[in-house]
Amino acid sequence: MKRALEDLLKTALTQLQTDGWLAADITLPAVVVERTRDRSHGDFACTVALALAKAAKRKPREIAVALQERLPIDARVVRTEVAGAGFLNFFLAANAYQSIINQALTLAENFGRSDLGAGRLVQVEFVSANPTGPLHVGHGRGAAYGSVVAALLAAVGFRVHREYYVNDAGRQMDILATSIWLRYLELCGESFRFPANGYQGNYVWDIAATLHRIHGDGLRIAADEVFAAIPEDAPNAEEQAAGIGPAGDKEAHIDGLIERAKQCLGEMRYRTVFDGGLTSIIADIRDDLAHFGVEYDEWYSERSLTERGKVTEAIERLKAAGYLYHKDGAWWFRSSDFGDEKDRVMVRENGQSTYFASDIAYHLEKLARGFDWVVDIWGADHHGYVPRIKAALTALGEDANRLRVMLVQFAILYRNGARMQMSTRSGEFVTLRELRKEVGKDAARFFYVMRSSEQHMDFDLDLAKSQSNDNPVYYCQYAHARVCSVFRTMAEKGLTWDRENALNHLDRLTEDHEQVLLATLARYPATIEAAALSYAPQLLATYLRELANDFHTLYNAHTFLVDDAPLRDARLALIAAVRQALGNGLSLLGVSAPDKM
RNA sequence: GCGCCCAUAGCUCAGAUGGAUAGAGCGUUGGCCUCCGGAGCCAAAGGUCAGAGGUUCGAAUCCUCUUGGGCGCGCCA
Repeated sequence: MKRALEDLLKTALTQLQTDGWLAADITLPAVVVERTRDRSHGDFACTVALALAKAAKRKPREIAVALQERLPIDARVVRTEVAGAGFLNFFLAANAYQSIINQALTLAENFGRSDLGAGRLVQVEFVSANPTGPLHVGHGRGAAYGSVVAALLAAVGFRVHREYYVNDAGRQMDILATSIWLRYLELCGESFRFPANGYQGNYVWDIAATLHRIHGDGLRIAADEVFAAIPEDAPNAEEQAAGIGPAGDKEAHIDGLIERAKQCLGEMRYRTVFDGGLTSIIADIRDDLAHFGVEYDEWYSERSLTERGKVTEAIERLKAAGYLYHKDGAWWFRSSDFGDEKDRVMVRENGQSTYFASDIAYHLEKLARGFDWVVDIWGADHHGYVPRIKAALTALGEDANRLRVMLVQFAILYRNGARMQMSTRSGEFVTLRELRKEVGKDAARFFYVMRSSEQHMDFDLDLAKSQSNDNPVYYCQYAHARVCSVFRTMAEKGLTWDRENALNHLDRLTEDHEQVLLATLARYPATIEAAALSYAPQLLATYLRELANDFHTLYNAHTFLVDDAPLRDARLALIAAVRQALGNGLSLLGVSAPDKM
């Protein structure tokens, strides 16, 4: 419809020039038609007269009137008016929106989908939490946001590749492996002080127990031998509170233990422990996300990059291009030449490449894998990372615009009006699994995406759990269930719905509430488009609340199951179409649309 | 100290590419009502869009500065 009006206006504009009303050498501004906010301004409005005023040296209203006079006739437009400073408003025929009903009913689950993306291939990488423990609530927002962005892009015709980057290399994983082994040693009967910097969570015990079940005492080394000549540890949280404990360096201590584990176990057996922890935690994360409605096309291993020489290759390419230099025994990338704050180390003094180096390799691989572009969804704490990755891509002649990084701000959980403390260090963090069990998948997902991703959000646990109209999830689902209920009641009354008859009598929908609901329903496809193209799920969430609201308002004002059959059929068609939009929209958000509640 | 992000009604937040009188829900106040599905309906009050400049026909939206908050500034990942 928007497009049609824009065409009418373009015709009128060129007519102005051929008439000589407007100088032919004026460059015409883009014709933009937008939906009005206020219904008294009609259905659509155009501001081109305002934009043209200066170049044309005419008053905006004069231009608008001239345009109005030259607009081609269109049956869908009942009336136009020039208003305000020079707005040209369009009033559509009452039946202009009616076709949306048939469209929704006919397309059914495809209602709202389009082929805007034309099959272009887009990768969406999200969550990608280190596999060193269960996901916590901080990951939940990225998980919900990423999966909805992916679903939206798919809905508008992109081929979407959902990916989880598994950081299965690096020091954190070594700390996990060592933590598991130490717990295993305890299960074998060894006793010692567990390192302050080790992973404290109960899941470490669980993995160690599995290891013990499989290997018995096969991986056991005497504690004295393990801890011999290891640098002293620092106090753990409890000791620090009590003012006791060793006075060393926890980093040096754990690094020493990692080295010792590798020596004692040898490469093969160390790898056994390491992989045991990795696969166990990945399996747990995968299960957790699946229950949260998040599925991936690929779990991409960081270690595989190294094994295939991709990290070395990336370093060599930068070196060959002249962007690396040697200083203090390390290799530095000149990222400051490309807008980064400072240069970054690629290869450490000890010869190990940094995480940054493998991340460059990973992003080069992403671009090389044939995606038209890639979307990274990161926690806001990684924002400083964006310039350096883009710097590396630019330095290597890649188009950094093919990488789009979306930063998701943190969510703060509230219970009984009080902020919940979340400390990842102590192991007391709220896990995503706990959140899901407490408020349910539907509410958790909806709450996470109903706010703009760049906005800090307060997550009200009590509201998310409540079964009342105050709860936006419940409110939307309830609207869906209510439509289903009307159809059940209809059947109980021995009535049937005649869809053909309904479509022939849509002009019976003359009530204000019906017109409002119809106009809102008609916005559904455009909402999906906007939400997808701007990676903004909250546009859809907000829309669904509006649609549900307009439906509930109509429901409270009028009875659907009236004796007048044509009117009844028409109303049922309207609400059936609304149900379709609600169901499709909720499905994109990964939220269920129940038939009864 | 430097950098990125944020600031909208009492609260939680919408306001996609600058458009007309800045919206919703909750809460507050007043009046109705009990209907297909759990209480609903109608109305009112409530705002210097953090502050100050600027850009232009027009700014919550873009630019600069100030204030306040979040985050980041490792040869960690």
